[in-house]
Amino acid sequence: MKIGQATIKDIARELNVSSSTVSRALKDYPGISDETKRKVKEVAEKLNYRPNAIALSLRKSRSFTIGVIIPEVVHFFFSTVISGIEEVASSRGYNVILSQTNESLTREKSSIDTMLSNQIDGFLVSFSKETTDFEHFSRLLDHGYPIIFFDRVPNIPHSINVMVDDYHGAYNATSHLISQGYNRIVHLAGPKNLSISKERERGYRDALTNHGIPIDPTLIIECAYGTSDEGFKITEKLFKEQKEKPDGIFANNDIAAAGAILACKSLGYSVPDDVGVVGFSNWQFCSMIEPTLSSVSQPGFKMGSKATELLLDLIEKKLDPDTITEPIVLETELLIRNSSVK
Amino acid sequence: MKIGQATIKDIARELNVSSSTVSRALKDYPGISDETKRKVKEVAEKLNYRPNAIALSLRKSRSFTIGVIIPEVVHFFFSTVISGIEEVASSRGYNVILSQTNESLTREKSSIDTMLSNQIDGFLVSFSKETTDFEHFSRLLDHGYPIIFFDRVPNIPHSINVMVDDYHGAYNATSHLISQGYNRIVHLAGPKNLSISKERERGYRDALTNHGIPIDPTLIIECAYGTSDEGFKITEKLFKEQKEKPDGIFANNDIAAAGAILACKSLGYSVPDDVGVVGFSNWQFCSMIEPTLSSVSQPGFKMGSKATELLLDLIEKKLDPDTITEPIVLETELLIRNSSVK
DNA sequence: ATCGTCAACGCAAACGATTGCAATAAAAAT
DNA sequence: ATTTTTATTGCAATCGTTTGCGTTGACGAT
Repeated sequence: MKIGQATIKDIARELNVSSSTVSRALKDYPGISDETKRKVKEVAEKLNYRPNAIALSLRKSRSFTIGVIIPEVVHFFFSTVISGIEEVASSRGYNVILSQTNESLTREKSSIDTMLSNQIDGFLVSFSKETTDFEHFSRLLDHGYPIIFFDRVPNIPHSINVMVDDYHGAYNATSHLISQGYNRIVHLAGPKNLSISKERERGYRDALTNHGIPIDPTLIIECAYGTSDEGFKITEKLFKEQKEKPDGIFANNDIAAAGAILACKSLGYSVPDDVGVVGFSNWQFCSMIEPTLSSVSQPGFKMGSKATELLLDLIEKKLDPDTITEPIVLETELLIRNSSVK
Repeated sequence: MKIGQATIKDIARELNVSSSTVSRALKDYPGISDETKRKVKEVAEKLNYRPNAIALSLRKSRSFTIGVIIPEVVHFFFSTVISGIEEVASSRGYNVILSQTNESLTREKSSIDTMLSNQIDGFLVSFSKETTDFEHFSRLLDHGYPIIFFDRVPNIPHSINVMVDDYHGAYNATSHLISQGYNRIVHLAGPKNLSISKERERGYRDALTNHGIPIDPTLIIECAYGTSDEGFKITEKLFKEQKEKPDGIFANNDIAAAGAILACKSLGYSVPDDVGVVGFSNWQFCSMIEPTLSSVSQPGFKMGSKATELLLDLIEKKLDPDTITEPIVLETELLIRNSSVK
């Protein structure tokens, strides 16, 4: 049944020594004879001894495990972030325990609770779309509990935030459309309570303004779900209603952008000849669709690895949280493909 | 510093009772007066008491955590499976700890080791492309350690396997192409050491044979990496070399299929008029590319949830492993889109 | 007054590993 | 020969919780 994992006691019994001796021998403490060390290690090998991490955690109040709270796993950007997290964590000897909230605040809170009782060493979180009150986080922060927020970050005291430069990403994307000669540009925006959505919209607005193009509020529409269908329907409706046809679309995300392209085609508009389109996130499919979709690439892997490095430094006290007052901002890159070049 | 998580002892001290009493009161054991129970619960609430899962694990030799070993996270199918796993696990009170092997056998083994020392209650594994020897798994199985394999499953004694019906998925896809009038059909195959690749190829072969079409080995080519680029290059090369042009492509995966479509277009062939294409996995982008890509949909979420249910039943002894001798096979569904309909 | 019964609770060991503080014996110094 | 030093090891507490068993005192019955 039980895989009979050998314990320190088994080794001790086999050699007629105490468990303290075994423990010390295994870690090459001074004050243990070489002879004993040799024998202990030999038996440990023979019994295929593996230290019981649970017992260690209890003793040290450290679990060497970090908790990741993420809205959804089936998502190109988030899964890429996870990949970065996993990479750094495992190379530094930490486990990753994962919980997806499915954008539900209730699950977010309960995940935090169970992780806390599992003595997680720290959190990496990107909160849900439902989360508007951050008390459940600030309570932890106030106690000095290590948390790093990434991508979707809150504006609360002491939080350490890792984010991408959504503003400039959006600004560049919009400017690019303008420079290509599009000037009646739609913005398919994201959920209003996420700061990333706001930043992207701000980038869009500033780009227009700085290029002398007036902002038309009827061209800014919220795509709350960010699905292809939603993008399709909103675009279709918009193009039918507007007297003066738009000729550009800057979407908050690639999926909505893809939906928008389909809508344009179905309405008989050519992309990029009649309408230029740029998305956000650079999903894998961007280079596979027709026309290939220009997009703002977010450094997902980098974000995951950077956030994890910060968290582990925090946990291991190599980093004083108070020294970080500004968010860590990672650069985006505008990848120009066919959808936005006349 | 420490988030001062209250322990049972804190409650005990506050009420001048022993920790045993507190423990029992909290779990409504008989032999504790209602008065005491009330007070204990009150104080527990006040101190925001959360049982220490680590201590519990140590005591019970159970961690209520399952380990997931997966080749990569940034993958539509696998991330969908994870989603299913997470769903069931969390609803049944288990944590999920995740490790991606990046297709490396070494990492696969070391992940298993660290998870073992973390007293994981059981494993959910889809092994790496490098894994050809399964001794590190069978050793665990022999000890009765709960493991469920999914998607990429081994052929070893006592293993419980959850897989999709790759054979029929491939068979149907190929038959569909044939019925559409394509008859010189290429197969972009997967890595040869994975049984899923073999099954898909077998489905392809049988479909041809049963429809009276001879099998041409030069039309079966391994796409070991499954990238879009690889699919593009292999297809380009193939079409240039073959005297008698192929008119159909059944790809082992969608990404390669997408690459193949691009290659066809660049060579001046129309999809679906000149060449019909069907992929595998039904990635999100299938309905966003031009033409929309027909694909065999695998029930990823279902696979994750089913595998997890089995594992937890195994762990909780609601299920005797010996009663399961056949693999659990989940049905696929052929989604016909524009890439394969003339 | 004595005994048994029962409700209500505490003691202490256990899970596996670590670690400060002895303890022991042998070797060295006096 | 006696004391001091040094090398090597063991004891026991600790982390937080559970649980078998023992203890305590009140109460009714005799």
